[in-house]
This record gives sequence, C-alpha cells and structure tokens, in this order.
Amino acid sequence: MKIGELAKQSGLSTHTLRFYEKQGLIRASTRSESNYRIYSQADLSAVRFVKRSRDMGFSLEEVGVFLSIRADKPAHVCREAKDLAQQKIFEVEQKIHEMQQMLTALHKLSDACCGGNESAEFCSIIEVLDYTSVEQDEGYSVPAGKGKA
Amino acid sequence: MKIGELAKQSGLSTHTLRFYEKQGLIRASTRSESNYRIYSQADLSAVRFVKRSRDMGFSLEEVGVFLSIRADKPAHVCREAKDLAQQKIFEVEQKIHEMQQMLTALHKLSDACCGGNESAEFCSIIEVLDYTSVEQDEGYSVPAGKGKA
DNA sequence: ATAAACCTTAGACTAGACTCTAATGTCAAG
DNA sequence: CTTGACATTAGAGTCTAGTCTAAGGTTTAT
Ligand SMILES: [Zn+2]
Ligand SMILES: [Zn+2]
Ligand SMILES: [Zn+2]
Ligand SMILES: [Zn+2]
Repeated sequence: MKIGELAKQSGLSTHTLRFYEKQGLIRASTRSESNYRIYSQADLSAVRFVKRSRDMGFSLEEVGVFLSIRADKPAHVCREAKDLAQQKIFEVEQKIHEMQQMLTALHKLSDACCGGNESAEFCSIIEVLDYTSVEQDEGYSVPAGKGKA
Repeated sequence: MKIGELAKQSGLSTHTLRFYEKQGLIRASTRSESNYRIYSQADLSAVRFVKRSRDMGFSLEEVGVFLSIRADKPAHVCREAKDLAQQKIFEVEQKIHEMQQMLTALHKLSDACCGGNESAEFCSIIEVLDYTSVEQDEGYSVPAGKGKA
C-alpha cells in the first residue's frame, strides 16, 4: 500500500509518517518504480506499534528503543523494556501529582469567586493571586474577604 | 531595586524577567540614568502575582488577562476571572484523566513483564504493544502469554 | 585603575512532535 | 488528454516558555 492508505489504516497523517521515517522510526519496506513508498502489512503493524506506544505516553525516542527491542528480541532482555515502562510510570505519576496540586489550588481560587457580572473590584481570584504571605513596606494589607467576590 | 535583586526576591531569573517584559507582562516602573531597570515593591508584587498564576497552571497569555483585570479592576467583572479559572480546571481535569488512562495501561504493560535478564524473545511488553485487536492477512497470531515474560 | 559583578540589546537556540510549503513528478478516471 | 488526487524532496514554520550568547556599557570595591 502507498503512504495515503497507510495513513488511513493507522490513523496517522502522511506528514507524520514521513516525519517518523526521518526520525528513524519506521520506513517502507520497498519503493515503487516511481519512488513511492510501498508498505507491507508488517509495516502497518510496526506503525500501529508506534502509535500504541505513543498513546501510552512514550516519547518518540523511547518508542525507538522499543522498536529496536522488537526488531531483534533475542538480542535484548526483559529488563530493558520493563525499566522503560517503570520509568514512564514514575513520570506520569509525578505529573498527575503536580496536576492534582494545581487542581486543588484552582478549586480554592474558583470557589471563592461569585463569577457574576459585578465589578471585579473585590474579586477573590485576583486577591488570592495577589496575596503574598509576607508583604512588607507597602501599607498594603490583605483583605478579609469573607464572601465570594 | 535592579533586575538581579528582583530575580532573587521573586525566584525567577533575570532572563525570565526580561522575557516577561518582552511578552508585555511586567515592566520596571522606572529606568536609571544608565538605563537599568528599576523595580518598585509594587513591581515585585506584580511579578509574584505572575509567578503564582503560572504555578497554578495558567499560560503566560492567561496571566496577561489576569494582569489586565488586576490593573483596572472596576473595568472588569468577576465572571471574566472565574471563567478563566473554570476553564483551567476543566483542562487540568482532562489531562489528569488522560494520564490516569495512561497509567492504567502502563501498569498492565509493566506488570506482565518479569523484568529479568533473560532474552526479550517472549517479552510481554513488546507483545502487548504489538497486539492489534483485528490482525488479518498475516498468519500472525497473538501469543497466549500466561506467564510474565 | 582595574577587576568583579552587574547591567544593556537584539537575536539565536532549545525541546518535542509535529505541520506545512514549494516546486515538481505520477497515476487513474472521464 | 487533461484534470485531480496522490506522491516526492528539502527545508521552513508552529507552539510554549524559556535559556543563552555576543558584544558591549556601568557600578562597586579594592
Ligand atoms: Zn470574583
Ligand atoms: Zn464577585
Ligand atoms: Zn518482558
Ligand atoms: Zn521476561
């Protein structure tokens, strides 16, 4: 099949497929007389392998490592693959944690504000973003802010 | 204070502060005779406002909106600020959800593999990444894979 | 007076993963 | 035979948020 068909079958764009080739990830097993890329079913499998890996959060570089393991399994050991997976689990957990921290802060921010069409003069969101625990030399004092504003 | 001092006080680099200025976010209220940026306490507050907003996940563009609300509160309404906050909450929740999906998939991937120093010939990680629900025309069948490999 | 430490500018570079363009060649259908 | 869809290449552009460099000017301390 040609690149357009592979794009359809894999859910990636032709641009992306050529880009992956340039990155050394996947290449067509043959070329036509007119130099068109001709892909086999095995090529399609490889592309899907790449896509699945990407969907799990692996970078293109990491996918490259998986591909080279896949290309010559006896030359590699399980540990190589598992290390990558566990490293990725760690990274994703870290990011989830960061985002959950953000989310907590954002909820506090949002909940304090009425969200109405009134002037933002006493808007709690701006106040909270503005608040500095130790504010000196400014004659500025943090508003009490009991209600939503 | 000069930019180096502001950097210390705010926890941002001088590079970043000049970059923020170029982005139209914060500028020194005055310049010295020798054209050095001279920042006031109010400038420091603004920079901290920016930093806090960034830490909550807002983009520089969004921070710019917050800053303009902050700069002229009566000209704005609470809804503007709250919309931004809620939109961000939505985005962060989306991302957390995606990452949790990834995490589930990654755990499945990782748990199936022994992680040992044996050949990756039957490595479950490669197998799982390779698996395609509907695989035809290839004489290829998905391995049973009961054990960790 | 001279070195260290600071400041200035414009602009280039980084990462990651695409995404698109231009200029040209090829192929199938009407 | 021409039109339109598809293909080729090298290389440039996009996005975000910095990060760094070069080539110089200024301030402070010794
Ligand atoms: Zn409000
Ligand atoms: Zn309000
Ligand atoms: Zn394994
Ligand atoms: Zn194993």
